[in-house]
Amino acid sequence: MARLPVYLRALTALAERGIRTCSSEDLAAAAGVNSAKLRKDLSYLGSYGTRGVGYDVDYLRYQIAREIGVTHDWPVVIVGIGNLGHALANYSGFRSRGFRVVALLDADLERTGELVAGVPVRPFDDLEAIASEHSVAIGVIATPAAAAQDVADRMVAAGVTSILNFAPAVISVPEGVDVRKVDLSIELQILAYHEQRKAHEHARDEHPDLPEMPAVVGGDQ
Amino acid sequence: MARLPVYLRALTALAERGIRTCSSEDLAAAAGVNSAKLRKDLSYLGSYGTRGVGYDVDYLRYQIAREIGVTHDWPVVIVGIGNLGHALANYSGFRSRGFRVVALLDADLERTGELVAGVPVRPFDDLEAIASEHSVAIGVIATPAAAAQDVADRMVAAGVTSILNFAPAVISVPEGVDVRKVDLSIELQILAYHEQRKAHEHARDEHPDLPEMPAVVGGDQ
DNA sequence: AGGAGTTTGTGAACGCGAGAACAAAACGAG
DNA sequence: CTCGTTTTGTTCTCGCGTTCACAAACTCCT
Ligand SMILES: NC(=O)c1ccc[n+]([C@@H]2O[C@H](COP(=O)([O-])OP(=O)(O)OC[C@H]3O[C@@H](n4cnc5c(N)ncnc54)[C@H](O)[C@@H]3O)[C@@H](O)[C@H]2O)c1
Ligand SMILES: NC(=O)c1ccc[n+]([C@@H]2O[C@H](COP(=O)([O-])OP(=O)(O)OC[C@H]3O[C@@H](n4cnc5c(N)ncnc54)[C@H](O)[C@@H]3O)[C@@H](O)[C@H]2O)c1
Repeated sequence: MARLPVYLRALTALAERGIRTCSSEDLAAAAGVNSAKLRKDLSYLGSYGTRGVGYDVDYLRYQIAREIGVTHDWPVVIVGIGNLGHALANYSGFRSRGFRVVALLDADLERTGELVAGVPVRPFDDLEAIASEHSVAIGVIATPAAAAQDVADRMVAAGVTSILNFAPAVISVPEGVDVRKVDLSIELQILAYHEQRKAHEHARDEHPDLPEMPAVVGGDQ
Repeated sequence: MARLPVYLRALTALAERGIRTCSSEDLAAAAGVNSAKLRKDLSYLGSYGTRGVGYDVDYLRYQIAREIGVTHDWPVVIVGIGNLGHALANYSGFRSRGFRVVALLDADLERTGELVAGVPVRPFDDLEAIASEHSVAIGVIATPAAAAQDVADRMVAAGVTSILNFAPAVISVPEGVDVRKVDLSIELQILAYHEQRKAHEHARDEHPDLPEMPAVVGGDQ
């Protein structure tokens, strides 16, 4: 389930506030979901709650971490150390949430040797050696879109079976390899869409006799 | 629909390859979705296709852009010019997809005046003046989690009605304000989850008599 | 010990989106 | 003009995820 990490973060926040036990209502509020949904999600992992009492925060935290698989660190490689790659390499949140950046790779040899957050940038061709040495299963693509498919192919060939792709390109991979795509432009465009609909709503509130969909400008051609 | 930006990007890619017209099958393949779903999504916008022929790429591109609301540029402010804020400010993809960064804000006055991608960093307290001057409706939060709620409150007070939040914190906003959250750690954790399940699958393939869920270590307490 | 009050775990209804299948429409050939 | 081909727009069904509602179970107080 994609919601488990959200629960884990909410539990960590509760633990940091010294809270030792919590009800499904509390946790659901902290995670921003319905309490019935949360209970059903948790019951899928097993019966870790106590009726009439609630959940033990630390115990549940460990169980969810175990289910997700972040009780030990996962080695990660980042490919493409440009603007975004630098930010990712400097991000401390990965380390504290179960991930360890074992290598930074870039095709631009001028970047080789540069230290980012204490990790040296290495040539992209070192990928295979690094991946097999550290048993890397997770790779991050932060290269331009044009290079994304090539990088993904090389990663898969080197034994990577999970890819986080920041490039705005659809990449295809063999069966058994997971890809997740993060596309910041699309997030903004979705906001713009809702923003525009708010503006329309507003216009119609003030001029209720306007049609909902105005005539298309720039018609057929 | 959250898929419209994906279609728009696929159409742009087709247009750049000189393709003037395409069928729903073609476009669906480029966008990585089912063709029936794509046709249903497009029919929700109106009847912009021609039976027996397909869709005119440029015409459909304009219609989708109009529906999303990116036929004109949206002004955007970015708050928190640290690692991530720098990367976002330098990202050219925003500009080319309908967004214009009108201001970079940071509470750290030592950053004031620094130029990032030609835009100067300004004090966070300039938010209200900038927002009203440029009619900013969209704000990006790239501050630490502890500051996210405060920044969001100030943004809302300044008239921002859509927020893209990169901080790992649940922020609450009044009715009518949209928030989208991008959480990179959660993306990685979801990959780790699948990765772990692959490892389990594999272990069970080799030792089919192991139970599916091993006994819980660290039992009750 | 027993009852009152809480809170979990789950069975059942509901709603919604996805996909298959088909009818309507446009185009071209003869 | 008519028929066959292609492709859209739409209807229908199926399955899944969400949510409600309630019984089981645990604690605490008397
Ligand atoms: N910067 C952002 O905030 C941002 C936001 C959203 C999406 N993106 C996407 O992330 C990707 C990277 O963005 P960026 O701003 O860091 O770009 P960038 O140009 O600053 O960095 C790209 C890096 O990738 C390296 N590279 C190029 N081809 C390579 C290859 N074949 N193998 C290995 N490395 C290679 C380049 O040498 C460069 O260092 C782009 O696809 C961009 O669209 C960036
Ligand atoms: N760096 C990454 O790749 C990355 C990845 C995922 C998530 N994030 C999240 O994005 C956020 C920023 O990350 P970062 O690495 O850029 O951190 P950072 O510490 O480098 O930058 C944070 C910036 O915010 C400014 N700031 C702090 N409080 C502020 C306030 N009240 N108002 C305005 N500005 C304020 C600071 O001066 C600093 O410049 C964090 O919440 C982090 O968890 C970062």
